[in-house]
Formats: sequence, C-alpha cells, structure tokens
Amino acid sequence: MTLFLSTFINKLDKKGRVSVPASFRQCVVKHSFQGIVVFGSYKLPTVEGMSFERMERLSQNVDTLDIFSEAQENLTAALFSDTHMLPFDGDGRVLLPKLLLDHAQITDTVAFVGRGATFRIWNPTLFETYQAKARQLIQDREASQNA
Amino acid sequence: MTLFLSTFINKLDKKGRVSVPASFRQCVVKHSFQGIVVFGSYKLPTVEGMSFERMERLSQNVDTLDIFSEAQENLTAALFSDTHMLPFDGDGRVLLPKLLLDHAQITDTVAFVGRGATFRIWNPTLFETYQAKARQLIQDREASQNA
DNA sequence: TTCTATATCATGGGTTTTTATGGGATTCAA
DNA sequence: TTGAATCCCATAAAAACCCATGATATAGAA
Repeated sequence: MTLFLSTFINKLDKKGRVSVPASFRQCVVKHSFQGIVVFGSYKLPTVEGMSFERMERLSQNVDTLDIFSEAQENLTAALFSDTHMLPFDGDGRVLLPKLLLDHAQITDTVAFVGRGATFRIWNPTLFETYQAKARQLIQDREASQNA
Repeated sequence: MTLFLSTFINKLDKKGRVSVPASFRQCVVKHSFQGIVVFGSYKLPTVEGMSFERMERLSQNVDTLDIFSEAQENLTAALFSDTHMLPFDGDGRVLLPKLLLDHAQITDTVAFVGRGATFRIWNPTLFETYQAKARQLIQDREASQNA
C-alpha cells in the first residue's frame, strides 16, 4: 500500500492519543522513521499529514533555491517550524500536539482522510461541511460551463 | 533524526541556562562535539544554531564564494566574528552568552525554532511577529502567481 | 454451511522512563 | 576570593512502554 486512501473515524482518548488507521501505517512502515509528519494547514482548519520521506523530499526542493533568497527564507520558516514528527507507540497510535488539535478544532473524534501521497486529519463535522462545499463548487462550475 | 523540526518554548533560569529540546539534542548526539554551535543572525534579532559538523562544512564553503558577494559578507560575519560553542550540561542544557541574549532580546523564555539543517533561537514574541510576516509573504506570492 | 481457532485492530489503562526545571554543592578562573 | 561555570541530585509533568479487552475479520475443520 503506497497511497493513503479512504476515510477513517477514530477516537481521541484522555491522553490525547489516537490510532492511525492500519492501512495508513502500512504506507509508512517500510520507511526509516516509524511515524507520521504533520503540520497545520495554512488555508483550512485541518492538519496535513505525510511520511517522513516525503517531507525530506519537500525540504530538498527548498534547499535547491538560492540560499540567500527571500523566498527560501520564508518557505523554510513555514515548512520546518510548524512541522511535527509523531512517532507511533507500540500500538500504532500518535500523540497529537495541542496546537494542532486547536487549529483543527478536534476534541474527541478524528477523521483521517486519504489524499493519495498525503492525508488530512479533520474534526469529522468540519470535514463533512468542507466536503459538501467542495461538491457544491464542482456542481456550480459544471453548471456555468454548460450554460 | 536528521532534521531540526517544530518549535519549542523553554525557560531561561536565573543562571542563564536553558534546556535544548530533546529532539534537537538527538540531531547532535551522534557527532563529535556534545553541544551546539551558535552565532547572532546578521539580518534578524535571533540566534542561528546548528551542529558542529555543519559549521565545519559552512566554513569550508566560504572560501569558494565570490569575495564581493553578499553571501560572502554574511558568512564571514557569521563564521568568524561571533560564533560560540555551547556544550550540554548533564541535563541537556546550555548557557547562552549575554551578548546573544541581548542581540535576540531574550529575557525569560526562549523559542527553539527548527529550520531543517539548522535552527534559530528567538524571543518567543519576536518570533511570532516574524513568523506572521513570513506567512503573509508566502500568501502574497501565491496570490500574485495565480493572478 | 456452521462452528471454532486465530489474527488484527481500535481502545483503555497502569507502569516506567524521559524531560524540563529548580537548586545546592563543587570547581574554576580572574 | 569572589563571581561564574560545572556537576550533581530532586521533582513534577509529560511521554513512552506494556498489557488487557472487545470487536471484527479470516481460516480451517466438521
């Protein structure tokens, strides 16, 4: 399994732990770091997730920019300072940092949403709303194109 | 762990000591010098930090740069005027030199900010301001590209 | 099929270890 | 000898580790 697929709803326990869906864990186990890499989305109330390897590749792309460029400076600031490495415990759970829980307005249940090479972590209710709006936008666009 | 990631806020005690975040220490323990290498940023009110090994590589690269380039100017200032080696004490803390505390306007709390191969040490309040600006610039850039 | 043994998974909770922090004591250097 | 730096230990909170349970799925035998 190399792709993050489908949606899973899991519980957040009192200690702040949540099980990463087994199929998502499969996408990561063969890699060097046993866990996931996450950061708060800049545009949406959700948490972006991926494997450590993908994050490394992202960071290499940043490195190829001019070392003293302004763009490099800003991208580096954003990429690394807000990123968290979350190791699995023995049972495939991770501890979500409070800052990210707040950002995504997550309290007791968590939606893991596959997006191919990455995934997102949502408050399930917010995800439903977001999903509905996205569908609506697609329909509107089709309607305007056919008009 | 090869990358400095995330942001940690720690306290400066009366003796001027501060705990280096455990995950940052992991990036350094396998190297020869048990500690970090720091210098005041040339452009920002912050302290640049990295492993001793990376500092060595930086100093080797300085020679290959154009003598009159801005890069040369920056690196020379950084590398040879104001660099400190800060060894860990038994509990993973370092003693920040007064000159650097003043330069970064640090008094009682310290933000360790990951930047991949390096990190920065900020006054947490100043960092928030800087970070907000960086994010704004990224969004402006994206907006202009999509226009 | 139906029943049973096995494996996986999400979840809960107890225990141990790590971490950040404070402070006393000792060493060092000007 | 006096202030600073280093070493050592204590503590509380957080994180990591370990094991148990119930639900679900799977496989194989009757």
